[in-house]
This record gives sequence, C-alpha cells and structure tokens, in this order.
Amino acid sequence: MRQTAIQHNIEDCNIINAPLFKHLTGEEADRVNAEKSPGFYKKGTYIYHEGNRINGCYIVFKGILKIYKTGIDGKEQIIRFAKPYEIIGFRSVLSGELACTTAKVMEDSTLCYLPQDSLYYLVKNNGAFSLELMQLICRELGEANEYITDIAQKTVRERLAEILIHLKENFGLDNENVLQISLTREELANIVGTATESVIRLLSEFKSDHYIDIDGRKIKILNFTALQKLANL
Amino acid sequence: MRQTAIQHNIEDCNIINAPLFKHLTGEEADRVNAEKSPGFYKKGTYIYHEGNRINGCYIVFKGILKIYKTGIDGKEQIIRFAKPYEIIGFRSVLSGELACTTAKVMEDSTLCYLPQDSLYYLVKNNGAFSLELMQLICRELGEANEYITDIAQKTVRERLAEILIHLKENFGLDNENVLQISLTREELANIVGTATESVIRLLSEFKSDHYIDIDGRKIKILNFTALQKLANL
DNA sequence: CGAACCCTTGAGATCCTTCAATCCATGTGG
DNA sequence: CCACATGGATTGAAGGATCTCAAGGGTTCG
Repeated sequence: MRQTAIQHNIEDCNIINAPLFKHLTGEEADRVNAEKSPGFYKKGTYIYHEGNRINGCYIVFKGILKIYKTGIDGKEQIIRFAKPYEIIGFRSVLSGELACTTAKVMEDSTLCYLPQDSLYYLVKNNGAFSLELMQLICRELGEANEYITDIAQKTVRERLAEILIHLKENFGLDNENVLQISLTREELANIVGTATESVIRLLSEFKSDHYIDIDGRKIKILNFTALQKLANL
Repeated sequence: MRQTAIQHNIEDCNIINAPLFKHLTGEEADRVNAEKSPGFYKKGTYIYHEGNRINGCYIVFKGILKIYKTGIDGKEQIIRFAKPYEIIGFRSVLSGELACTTAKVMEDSTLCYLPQDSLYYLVKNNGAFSLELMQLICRELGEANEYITDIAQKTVRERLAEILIHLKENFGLDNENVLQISLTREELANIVGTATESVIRLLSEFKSDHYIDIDGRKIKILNFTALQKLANL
C-alpha cells in the first residue's frame, strides 16, 4: 500500500507538471528530473526550520504545507500555505540567507527536493525560466505588502472575513460550500494575527449573522458577498 | 545653479555605480546607460501611483523616496523608503501587474528611468544579473514576512522602538546621534501602523525614559540598547 | 495676518487580550 | 472497560492598550 503510493507519486513527480517550469527545454527538464529527489512526508513532519541553512528547495506535488514564522513567546504567524505545483524554500536558497520560516506538513504530502545547484543552473542559463521565477517572487512580494497594510489598518473582524475569502479562493469549496482546508481555531488566529478566543467569538458572530455555518472545523460559506463587504474588499 | 546640479547628476548617473548592476559587461552597461533617462524630481513629486501601469523602473541616485500603499479611508501605509542606488518600481514591471504602491519624493531626488525592455533584456541575457536581482527581491520578501509577524504580534510600543532602530540602521545618525531622516509624526505612525497620537505619546514616553531626545522632527538616540530591548529584538 | 500644517494633550469609548473554568472528543494504559 | 491525560473549542469576566474625537498651541509661508 505504502509502496504503491510512493511508486505512483514518483511517476507523477515530473517537474514539467509545475507551471513554473514550463519554459524548460526537454534537455533541461531531463536534467532537473534526474537531479531532484522525490519523497513522501506524513502530516506533522517538518520540512525545514526557521534559522536552518537549506541547500535546496521543494516542489509540492501532493498535500498541503503551512509556512510560518515563530514570533514572541513561540506564537506562530502563518505566512502562507503551499499546495500542489507550488515551490517552497526558494527564497532562502536564492537570497543565500538562513530560512526565515518553518515549513510543516498539514496533509500527507509528496514533495521533490531540488538541490540549489539545479536552481542556480536554470536561473543562469534559461532567461525565460528566470523571468517566470522572478514574476512568482514579485507576486508574492505584492501579496506580502498587501497583507502588511491589512494587518496594520483593518480590524480583526475585517481580517478574519478576508482570510475566509482567501481560503475559499485558494482551496475552493466542496459541493456543500464547505472550505476545502481544515484548520484549527488557533491556526486561523495565527493567520489573522489575533488570539484564538477572538477567532472563536467572531466565527460564532459570523454564524449568527448567517454569513457562515460551522460544524467543528468545517466552515460553510453561506453569504460570500456579505463576507466581502465585511472584509472591506 | 539648477543647471549645474542637473549636469552634475547626469554625470553621476552611471548605472554601474549601483551594486545591482555590478555584473554587467561593459557592452551591457553602455547599452543600458544609453537607454536610461535621468531626471531631477523635487520634494513632493509623485513618481508613480498605486494602480498605474508602469513601463519601467527607476534607479535612485540622490534623495529619498517613500513607497506606500493607500488603505482604508486613504490612510497611507509606508512599505519602505528608497535611497541612493536602490531601485523602485521593478516589482510591477517584472510581475506585469499594476503598481501596488505609490512612490513619492521626500527629499529632492535624482532618478534614472529604465524602460522595462532594458530590464527584461538583462534578465534574459545575463544570468549573474538575474540572480543578483532575484536575491534583492528575496531579501525584500524576507523583510516583508518579518514585518507581517511584527505587526501581528508586537505592541505599538515595541514596533515604534523597532522602527527607530531600523531608521538608524538604514539612514544612520549624524555626529550628535540624531536620526538622518526627517519624518512627521504622521509618517512614523504610517510605518508603525498606528494613530499619530499614539506615536506622539510613545515618543514622549521614550523621552522621559531617556531612551531618546526630541527636538521637533529631530530624534536623538540616547540609549540604543534600551530601544533594542524594548523592541524585543 | 490668516491659512495650512503639524504637534500635543485630555477624556471617553471600544476593541481585543488575558485568565480561568468548563466541556467535549480522542486516545492510551492499566 | 474504565480512568485519566491530552488537545481543541467555548464562554465569561475583567483589564488594558489603543483609537477617536475634540480642543488648543506653535510654525511657516504667502
């Protein structure tokens, strides 16, 4: 069973499936595919820790990871999630700095490790890839700037509504309008930047306003427009 | 006088003086220098506005600019400052998105406009430059992530202390330990992400604790270590 | 001199956090 | 199978940090 899963995953791990690598020549793709190492990681596993030196990055083929920083008193601040065909760890590899975040598996994942030399090789020799990667980083930087403004200026209520919208857009809803990502109240709080209790109180406020419905960790979106209005978007 | 200043600035505007361009070949440098257009901008001038499409970026050769986003009710959130040999506007050019910030001149500036084609040309054809630029963006992204965590978790007092430290590190002190950048209370508030009145109260608290001394917009650092401790760094 | 802009201070309101207690589901060892 | 530990979710109460509103003072500049 486990064996089958791995086999299956390794076959799927062709780098060319990730949009970032679409400009690779056949030769480059072969080279990179040969240099990468696929792996299966169970929920709860750490891929790298804040402060580590990392010598390569990872491409996600299956699963979800959370990328977070550890702040005051060990409180985590979730920076983003990574889902299939996204790449993690590239920031530290490219900047040559220590990892500024920790990456932890939230749902069993298949990742491919890509050594830094492979990444450097591509950046130096394939201008189109280089540009594609740069665009990715630039978009991320734009989102970070956006979030700085939000945290600095919006209330916790507005930010929570906004996060629910982001989660919907990034992970989608199932056929019953339930968010396709399962987070604890504490994790929600660690995205929004607030206390767990505040998230709980606001979620039940949203519920009594009929914007959402709650069943444990399942959050059903009932009134998307109202949430958008609430989020000041 | 004005004429002399411009002459002087144009001479100084050799792209090669900016560290980012250190890997350019002589030929590339000549090409880029020919394609760029230098300009003198007075305090208060806008270089580009949030939401604009911009077709090139600017290299700062003299002066200081503030880069900010406009949030709720028009309140500005300062994202960063740009000083000589730094580059602004590249994020939107590279990502192909609209400008996500506004750039405004705080001290009379000399900038060189670099059309996007020049930038693309370098990215595609000079791997070393590409990597250098990527490192720059990655460092910026790291700082943004850091700031998200700070805003989300630290108190206003801690953040104000931290900003004073950052300003000292980025702009330095004069021979009397006075910060070499002049900001209004409101601007300080718009970096920290708080109300102007809060900045005023906290600055005078820092003053009565003898961490700083204040004379209008001049802020003298008296006890750097205490500020660091206060900032939780 | 007035207008515009910035700085300062006070008072009250409010949002949010913290602390403490309870509940519930799950899993584990005896 | 029960007792107990663990981790998450919930609720209440109290306090504190910060914001908003309002008023007044100082400077600069046309």
